[in-house]
Amino acid sequence: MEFKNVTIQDIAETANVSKSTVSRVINNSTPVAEKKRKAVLAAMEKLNFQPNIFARGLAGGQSMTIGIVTQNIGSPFYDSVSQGIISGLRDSVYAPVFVDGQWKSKVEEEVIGTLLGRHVDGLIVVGGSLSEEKLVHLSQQKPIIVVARQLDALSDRCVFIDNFDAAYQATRFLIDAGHENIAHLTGIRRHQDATRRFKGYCQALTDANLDFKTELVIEGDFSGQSGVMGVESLLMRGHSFTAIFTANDEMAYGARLALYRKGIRVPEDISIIGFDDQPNSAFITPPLTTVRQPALEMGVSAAQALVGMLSEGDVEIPRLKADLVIRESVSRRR
Amino acid sequence: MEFKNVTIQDIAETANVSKSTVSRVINNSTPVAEKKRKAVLAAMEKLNFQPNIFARGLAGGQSMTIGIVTQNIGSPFYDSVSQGIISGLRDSVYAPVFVDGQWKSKVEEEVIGTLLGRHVDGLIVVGGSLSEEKLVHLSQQKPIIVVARQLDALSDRCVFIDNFDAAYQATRFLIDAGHENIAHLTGIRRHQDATRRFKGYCQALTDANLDFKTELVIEGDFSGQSGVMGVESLLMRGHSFTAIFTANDEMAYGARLALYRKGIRVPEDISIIGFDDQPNSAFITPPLTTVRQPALEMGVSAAQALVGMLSEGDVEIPRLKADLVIRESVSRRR
DNA sequence: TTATACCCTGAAAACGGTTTCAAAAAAACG
DNA sequence: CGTTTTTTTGAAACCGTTTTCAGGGTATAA
Repeated sequence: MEFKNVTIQDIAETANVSKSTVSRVINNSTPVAEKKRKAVLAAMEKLNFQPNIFARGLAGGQSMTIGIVTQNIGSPFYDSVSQGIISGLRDSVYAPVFVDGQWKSKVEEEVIGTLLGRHVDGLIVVGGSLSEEKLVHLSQQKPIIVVARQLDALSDRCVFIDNFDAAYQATRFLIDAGHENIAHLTGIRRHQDATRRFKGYCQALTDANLDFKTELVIEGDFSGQSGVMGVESLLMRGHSFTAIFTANDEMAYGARLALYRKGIRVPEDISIIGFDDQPNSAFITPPLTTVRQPALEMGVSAAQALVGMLSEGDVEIPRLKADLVIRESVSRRR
Repeated sequence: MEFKNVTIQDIAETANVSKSTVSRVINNSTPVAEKKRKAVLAAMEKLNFQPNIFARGLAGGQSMTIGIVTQNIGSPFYDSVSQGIISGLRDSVYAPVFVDGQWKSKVEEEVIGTLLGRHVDGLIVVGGSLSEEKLVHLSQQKPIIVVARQLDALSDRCVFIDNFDAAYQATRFLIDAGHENIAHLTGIRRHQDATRRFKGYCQALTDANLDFKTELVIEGDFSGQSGVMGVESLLMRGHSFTAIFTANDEMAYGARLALYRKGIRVPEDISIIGFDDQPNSAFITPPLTTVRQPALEMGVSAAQALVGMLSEGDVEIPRLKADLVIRESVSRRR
């Protein structure tokens, strides 16, 4: 925990070599005679040398820092991704600097500016609404990984799951259980995830030869409150339905609550399926059937991929997938 | 978003002064003739100057960086605190670097080391299990703020709520509602928060002349699962109780689920009160009565306090308090 | 008018590394 | 053994600031 000011010069002196040589063994940039190498290493060990990061940055241009752009939404999903990034970076030489884009492209641009001003070695952008074009431009000046977004032009830099397919599976699961009138509570429309999930829902309906009914889809905003309101307005309109697919788990909670208020049972009367599988979903009543997004893993992979780009230059982004976790909020309808 | 390499030297040339003068107007360290000052400012504006942070750090010793030690628990409470810190730092000149202590004092010590190695200007420690002694020692070499922990020796550097009192209020609320056999599901025992909440519970019982019954307190670990198991073991033992106070909301969810499984109604048969008021708590069924911890505000205050210490040197930590939020999981018992 | 302060200002020296360059040492070759 | 090539090495320059130090002006005092 202590930190003294041992410099490369001190090492050089105790090891009886020049500063240059010390630098060389530190960076492995040029071969050094084994004997001197050992001496330097020993000296570093003995004096507990820690290179000064500023000097390094100034001279070499490396900050050993990675910038993370998150969105302050405070949603469990994004929080988990951040946690994943932190832990994925834990035993690399890089430290993460976090800034917040607030889901506003202007703010996002600004905070990326401060990150760039800090000479971060790489960037991880989690979600956000920055235009694809700008992201591409950015990727040309800095190594970058984008999480929870799917960009055509940058597809090999994105860590994401197939939202369309995941929503398709979820809806399909409802259909297979015998449901024919399935409502959908969407997320914020300008959210890529939300529209992809919506499309997956539509496709599943179509493929099963079920009518798509406009009146059964309600636009929400990913919040629990919007789940409540969605169900209330569904009920008010009087259209019949036996199942609800919500764009995320929080909305599912809201939906469940609205139903509870009306004395409608879940899943006996109406089934619910969510999206995300946040930790609480296993503990609500009834435990929620939902689509699991591997949030933590996404963060970890993003971090590892970026570190890979930075060291070897090549990226290997594992293909992560969402999967259905079946609990008790969906009932079979005969 | 762009970032070009304009140096202080460029400014000096376009403004027809020396580097030193430029530095002086940037830092306001020494008076500069108004005319030159203007010229420098104009040049900086024109060339869009951004000081190189490494050079600054090397020469002046300031990194414009604040180190944040979190614990990877991934709990909504700690996540919110982090969010608060990020947003509290947003329009300061400081950027936050996050590291993870994993609730292990050894790891914590280590990551604080890397933070120190990065010459952070200040430190915010959120929770954690580092000994008070070490924290004190640390506070002597760097400005520090501790969040969600209460340290006697560092009381003016801590942002926390009174857990004892909050738990007392919660228990008291149950008592006032007519409950006499109140179970308590504790958090991890070595957690300061958990033991303080437990003591608050005991005191409320004592003050109301109710017997404290060992068999009604079960040790948990803040997880939903431990809430489930706590209630199961309570039920199995066959001791009667009509209310449960859990050390956090997640355990309350678990407790509620276990009750649901047995067909026991909440709040008609058994009342539940939680702790934290995480966002979901308003949407579970029934909406949870709980103690609200102002997590976000705690983060924001911590950030602002630290920035204050760094600039003016004085700290003003607002006294935050928890308050009961009454929803529907507690019923009156006659 | 000259001496004494005082205020501004520029030159130069840190800060602690990396990197270039050329010299020295070692190895390879004829 | 002399020459050429290759490998190691140290000196010095450089990265972009801040800060010290001393010199130059200007204003005040004698």
